[in-house]
Amino acid sequence: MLRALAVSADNIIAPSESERLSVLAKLEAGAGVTVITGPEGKEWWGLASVEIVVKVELDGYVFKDRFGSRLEWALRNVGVSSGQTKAWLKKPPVKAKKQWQDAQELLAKFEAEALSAKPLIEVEYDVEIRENPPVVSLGEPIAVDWEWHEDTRKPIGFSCAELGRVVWVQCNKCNNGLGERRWFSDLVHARRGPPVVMHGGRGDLATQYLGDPAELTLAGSSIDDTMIMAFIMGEEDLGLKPLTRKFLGREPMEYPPSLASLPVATQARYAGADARNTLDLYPLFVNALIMSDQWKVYTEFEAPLVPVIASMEKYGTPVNMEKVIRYYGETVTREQGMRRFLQEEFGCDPASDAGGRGILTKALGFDPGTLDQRIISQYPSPIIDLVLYYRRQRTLRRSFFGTTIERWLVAGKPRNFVVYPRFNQAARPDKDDMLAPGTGRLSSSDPNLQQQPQDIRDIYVPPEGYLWWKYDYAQIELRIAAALSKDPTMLEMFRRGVDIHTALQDMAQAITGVRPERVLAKRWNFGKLYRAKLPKLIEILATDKQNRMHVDIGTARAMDKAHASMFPTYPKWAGQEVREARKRGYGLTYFGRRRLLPGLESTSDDVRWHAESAAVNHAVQGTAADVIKKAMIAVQPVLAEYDGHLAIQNHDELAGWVRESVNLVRFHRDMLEILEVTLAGVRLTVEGGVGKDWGNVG
DNA sequence: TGCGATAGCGCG
DNA sequence: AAAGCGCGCTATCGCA
Repeated sequence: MLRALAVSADNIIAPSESERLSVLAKLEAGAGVTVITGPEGKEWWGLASVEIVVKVELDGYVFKDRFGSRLEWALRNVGVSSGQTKAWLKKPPVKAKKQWQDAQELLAKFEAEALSAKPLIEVEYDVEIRENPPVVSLGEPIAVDWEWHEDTRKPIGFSCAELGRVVWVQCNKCNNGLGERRWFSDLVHARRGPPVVMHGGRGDLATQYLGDPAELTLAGSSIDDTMIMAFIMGEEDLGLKPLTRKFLGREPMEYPPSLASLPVATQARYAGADARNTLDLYPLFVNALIMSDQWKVYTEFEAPLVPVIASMEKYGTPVNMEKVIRYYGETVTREQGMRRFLQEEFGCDPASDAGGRGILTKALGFDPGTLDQRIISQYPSPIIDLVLYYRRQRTLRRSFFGTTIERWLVAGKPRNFVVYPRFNQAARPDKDDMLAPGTGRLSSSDPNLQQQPQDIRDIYVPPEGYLWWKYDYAQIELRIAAALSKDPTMLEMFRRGVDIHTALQDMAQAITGVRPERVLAKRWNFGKLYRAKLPKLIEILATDKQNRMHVDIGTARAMDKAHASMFPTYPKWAGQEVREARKRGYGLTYFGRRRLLPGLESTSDDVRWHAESAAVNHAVQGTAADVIKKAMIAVQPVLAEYDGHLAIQNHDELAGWVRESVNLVRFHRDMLEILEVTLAGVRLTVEGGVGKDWGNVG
């Protein structure tokens, strides 16, 4: 559950030897040399551990102590201040204090509820406790729910529920549950007809399935996921417990602190309840999806996607750590160089907000009122370029290289380091409200590989003996916009292979006599898709990462005129789409995925305007999300044939690895053939190829 | 001091 | 002008 990290002189990476030593001194003064880091534990997890958050940071490690004992946890939880807690830990209060008694009561409650066999809430059915997996019926759905250690991924056991029967199977510890995992793997792989149902099954599949979970999608195994179903239904809270409460009218049991340490009877009750609730939700959700016309979306590409995502999460993505460490050093050098320059030149430290504001004030002659790059980028000034350069380096250091190095240190500095990002199909895991992404896109987290800066992607590499591949859909949202709106000019351009950005450049030149840069036309085309107004378009251009441009209002008006005269049908379609969405109450993709938009009926202009934009966006971006999800499933047979793997989905792009000894020309041909599709008469073309890492392909 | 909210910035 | 959409991560702010 917990990982120990020994901190020594050579763990610490710093821009210079003196800084490294000063960091080390800080560390040793702070807390000895062995620190323990664990999962973020707000609840029971925090009891057993002394947690210290370790940051690999230029300005030294930051310590953050967590609860050192159960008593400390209890005191803090009943509202005792940290100072008082420290005092009481040293010397308990002599007189009876209310908070002290409250803490004792809380502790007793913990002992009673968490460490005893007594369940928190009695349930009205029995759970059969078994040492071996049961014989199950093939003729009816079965719900399965694994329990495993978050960190080691070692299984504790699993529960399964059939009609009128709930079973808890404890794993054989001698072989890490290999027998039980074999049974589960065979069960899901062979399943046809009545499905195996799980709630959030990708985790179970990624950790407990023996083999590559993607083969389940290839085999056409019958697997359903109530969390995904709830997401498609438009449910906001996707947790099993709230869904149980809402749809079954049962009060679900709260989860125990550490299932593994509990008596088997308690394990059975808790885990059995989850399986039983999942099984009972299933028919209700099938009905709800059919009634809301979402069954096709769910069965055609949402359900088959679950094992594919499990496969992506199981194998992760290897990282070239030598390169990361080198990049970190180079970035720090550039960052510190620019920081020192700005300090000497302006007498202000750009590392602090106040200092940054001081520099901007001196450079501009007035206080811009914000440090937001979206605003300050719009003032043409060489000093602002320098400030932004400094901030870019700082972001690279702390958000990308620093975190990767931290993960690597925590993992024990393995020679072959792999990150295991999550690809979230139905929920944002770090949000309390568990709101799902609106359009049906995936999101990525821990780390988010979808936000890695373009110029550092060469740190992501294939495993030994493999090459990296990457394919992305060219201008997919513009093409889908053309297909949906039937704008004749857009359709004609894509049909004849005319570059739409060049065409807009031509048109603007014809109107104004001045030819705008290509990047301007490009951003304009994308911005207009989602009803951006002129100031927003100017801002978008001013903050373009590759090519910051300062566009005056006159040019902007001319561009807008050019765009309107070229694509008159698109805004008409968007308006019609808004009206229809308002009538229905939801937006719709080409493949029929809904997005509920209650804001369409709002009396607030602001709220309604945003909901309308979201409706247009859902039609275009949501359709693109559907296309790429279908593609993730469609490439699996090709990948299987060439010993390949899908590792990353990045909205309009797929990437992964392929055995280097295969016929790569044929692989490339087969991938293009499977990925390129025609949607409502518009060809969705694909670019990409094979190379040595994510940054070097094609 | 702790924690939720916000600012700022990375990506499509 | 409050007026492109969709995300996640880090540090800082602001409040109690």
